[in-house]
Amino acid sequence: MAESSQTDGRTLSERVFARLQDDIVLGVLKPGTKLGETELAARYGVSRGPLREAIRRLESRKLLERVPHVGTRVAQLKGEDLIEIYRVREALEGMAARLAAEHMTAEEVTGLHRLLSQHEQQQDLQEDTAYFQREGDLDFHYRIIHGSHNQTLIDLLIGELYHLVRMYRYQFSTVANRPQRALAEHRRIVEAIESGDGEMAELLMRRHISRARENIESQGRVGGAGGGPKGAEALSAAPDNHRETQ
Amino acid sequence: MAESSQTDGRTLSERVFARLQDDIVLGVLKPGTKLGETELAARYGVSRGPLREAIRRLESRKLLERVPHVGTRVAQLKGEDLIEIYRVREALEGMAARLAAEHMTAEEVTGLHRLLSQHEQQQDLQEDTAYFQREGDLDFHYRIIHGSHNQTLIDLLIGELYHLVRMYRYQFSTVANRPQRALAEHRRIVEAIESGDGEMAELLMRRHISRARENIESQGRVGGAGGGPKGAEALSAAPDNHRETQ
DNA sequence: GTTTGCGCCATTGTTGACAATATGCTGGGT
DNA sequence: ACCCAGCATATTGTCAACAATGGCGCAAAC
Repeated sequence: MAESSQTDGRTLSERVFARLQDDIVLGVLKPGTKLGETELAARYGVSRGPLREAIRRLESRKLLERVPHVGTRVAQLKGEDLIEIYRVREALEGMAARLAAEHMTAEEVTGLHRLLSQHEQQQDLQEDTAYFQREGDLDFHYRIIHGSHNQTLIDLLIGELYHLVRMYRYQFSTVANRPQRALAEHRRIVEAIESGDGEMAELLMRRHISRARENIESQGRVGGAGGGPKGAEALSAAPDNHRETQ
Repeated sequence: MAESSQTDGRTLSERVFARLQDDIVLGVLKPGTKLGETELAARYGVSRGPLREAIRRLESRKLLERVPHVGTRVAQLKGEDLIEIYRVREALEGMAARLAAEHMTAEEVTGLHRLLSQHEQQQDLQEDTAYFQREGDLDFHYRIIHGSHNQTLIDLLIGELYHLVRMYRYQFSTVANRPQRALAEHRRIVEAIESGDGEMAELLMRRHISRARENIESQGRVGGAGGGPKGAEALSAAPDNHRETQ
């Protein structure tokens, strides 16, 4: 499964949008970095027109912050922002779970089961746990969201919110430190969905996300940034290292 | 209270964005209308560059639909879409009410009370009921949302979702046919918030919005779908009062 | 009468140049 | 030593021309 956005759009603006978004989410462009338009245009081999259109779209997604006549910089997520996002996720994904219980097809439920056993195996083998935590967990939530069959809900969560969550995970090398418990919670959610109990599915999903939020809050903020690649230090303690090396 | 977006942005792109959004939401540009870039640029007195940036932003807000190399047209909301939006509102505004109960300041609660009595008077006098229904109700919800003090939640609801709701109301001249009951529900929500009962506030808000959705569903006749884009080329058909205020 | 291929044209996509604004530096003054 | 004014420069905002793509109509063939 491709984790990157598809970079084969039909227009230059779409392609540079996808590539720029990937570079932001994956941390190639570090939070707080000042982005010069001329420089970026040269980097992606386009002119400033399409680039500015892409910037406007990324700005709408809260991945870029812009000040007129001053410049654009990569959004810098604070811990407080992540808490806010998780409160929104609790509400929206709770509703998604409820709707999924009501509208998911048999094939989708079967796929969920397969995904769960796949995750169990990965856990038993202790294989690539980091990757499971990083994208596999999101994959589970992706499926629930799509199972809601509510396009507005899907667009909001996938299009507007999840890129921020992914950016945060890559930035802080955040690996949920409760994989067993999370997997167990996933299982119970699927059971509720399978039995068509929307109310229960919503309740369990809200608890699940609420616990994740509490987990983040208790950790305070800086998780172990040790294993991360260079520049993982860009948390809240670096307000003045915006000047990128040339 | 200004109901229109502020049209005094500092750059051309921002101004044309605000004006274009107003024209879409207020129905000056009718849903399904094909928007030619050259024509629009002439209408707002800008070149195509800033216009295209504005279009990209409106597209992110789901107010415009774009197809590469083909064109842009005003989003045409189907009844089904509105139902979806109300499900999302139920989840998000429920959470907003919960957070408002926990975080609202005394001043904000006082303002809520004032707003409610204001609405009661308008109802007693049967004065401008349509306006109350159209914007006053939204005003109430605006305040609850802001009372959550969750910026992510505020941006999602105000920035992404509410313009669609307003567009729909203006488009179909929808006036909720249950003003007394709605007002009573508003009152109970405020009581819950005032007593700091977040759980109750969320429950009541969800019921409130859920009933509105059921009301829409029962009316069913959210037409528009059957007719399709009859006046698709009607851009030049309504060019009378575009040149408005400065 | 229907269909299918071709070519024109209007519209969108893209570019590079020009204008306007904010930033940072220099220099003088207190 | 610090602060303020004015200028120089780099960056962003805007524009108009050029290139490319898709739609539409016409005509010819079955």
